[in-house]
Amino acid sequence: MSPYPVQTDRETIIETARILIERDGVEHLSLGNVAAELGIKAPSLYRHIESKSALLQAVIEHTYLSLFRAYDKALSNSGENPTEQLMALSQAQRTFAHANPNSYLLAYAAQDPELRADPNMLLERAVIIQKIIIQISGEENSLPALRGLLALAHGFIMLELNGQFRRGGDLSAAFEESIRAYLLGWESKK
Amino acid sequence: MSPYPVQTDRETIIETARILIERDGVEHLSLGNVAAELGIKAPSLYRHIESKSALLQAVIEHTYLSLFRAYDKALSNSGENPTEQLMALSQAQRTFAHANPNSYLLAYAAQDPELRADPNMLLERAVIIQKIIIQISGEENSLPALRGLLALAHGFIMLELNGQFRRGGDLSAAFEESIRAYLLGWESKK
DNA sequence: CCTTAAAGACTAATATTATTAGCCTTGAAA
DNA sequence: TTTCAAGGCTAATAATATTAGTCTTTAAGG
Repeated sequence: MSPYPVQTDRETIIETARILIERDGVEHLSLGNVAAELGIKAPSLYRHIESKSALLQAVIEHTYLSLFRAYDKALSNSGENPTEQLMALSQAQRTFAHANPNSYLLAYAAQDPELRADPNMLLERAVIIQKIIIQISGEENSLPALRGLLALAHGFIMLELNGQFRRGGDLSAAFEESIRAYLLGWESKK
Repeated sequence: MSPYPVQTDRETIIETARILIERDGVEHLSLGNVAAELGIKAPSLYRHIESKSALLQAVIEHTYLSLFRAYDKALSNSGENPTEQLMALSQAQRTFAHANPNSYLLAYAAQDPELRADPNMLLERAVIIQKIIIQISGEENSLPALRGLLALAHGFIMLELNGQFRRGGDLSAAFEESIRAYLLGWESKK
């Protein structure tokens, strides 16, 4: 299939970019960096990717897929109680973000609209979570309740990663208690 | 004070950058753009600013100060009930973010650590809000409760601005209801 | 009034980086 | 054995941040 002693391929490039982003931050990623890491020159990358922007998109997509895998795993280990299921999902997200902070930031906070993730990919997951939250908020409130839950978890993680919670204290506990309070609030409203 | 027919100054440059960022997004801001808008050449900017990064920092600081002004105003119009005060603050933040989305994203989602806002500036405000939330969560839970509230409001706004809530529905209502549920949750725990 | 010094503009030059153009080599397939 | 395309490479281009050095103007002091 491939003539020549092939030195790289699209998957390897994406993975290399991901590792460099995780190591140095996305603002230090250059195609030159990636190429050097692979032992080739920057222009050669264009045989495999369309642009730097496309490369970042691919890293973002990869990040979402990993996150979704973490979701699935968490959900399958979390019993029947909807609150515990949602806690498990939220904690999986936070754990993932801590393990891959720069990728997480890239995926969720990309300014450039061109870099935003595929909406359908996200929607699919949202629907799964919404089905769980129905049991807490009731059917008619499930969309706003879902949105608030995603907001709370994501916002907490973002503020945390951006170093805006630096007064100490147990952040894991704060995360958990806040989400429990939130879910309890919707439950009491029902 | 200033010799020569002065064509600009630091404040004007910052304000111009802010406007261009708001209009075109931070990823399209170049010093050439800013200079052109002011009728001068890019290198001349360096008589007034230290670097592009410093310029962005200044825009971020300006953004925070505006946001804080909005907070103060909201708070002074919001009566004595702590829940209503916190709703007013959260809504002021969201309104501000909608009016200045690109500045808000820059200020809160800057990847580059060099661009992060002065922690002390943020702390001061956090303390004000914490004093209100004490009345809801109790003293001992007030730090986690504060963090969750900030996370919920900020996360909601971020997801909204990044176009991740596109299934329709009344987002203003969802924002309000989610925060009320959250506060109610902490209150019931007490 | 004259001199001067410094602020603030400019042009020219440099470094980095994304991207394109065009060439060259190799090995898979005819 | 020939060929042809994939996938390297070098060279060139464009955008942009930044630095160096020049020139002009006017405020201020004599």
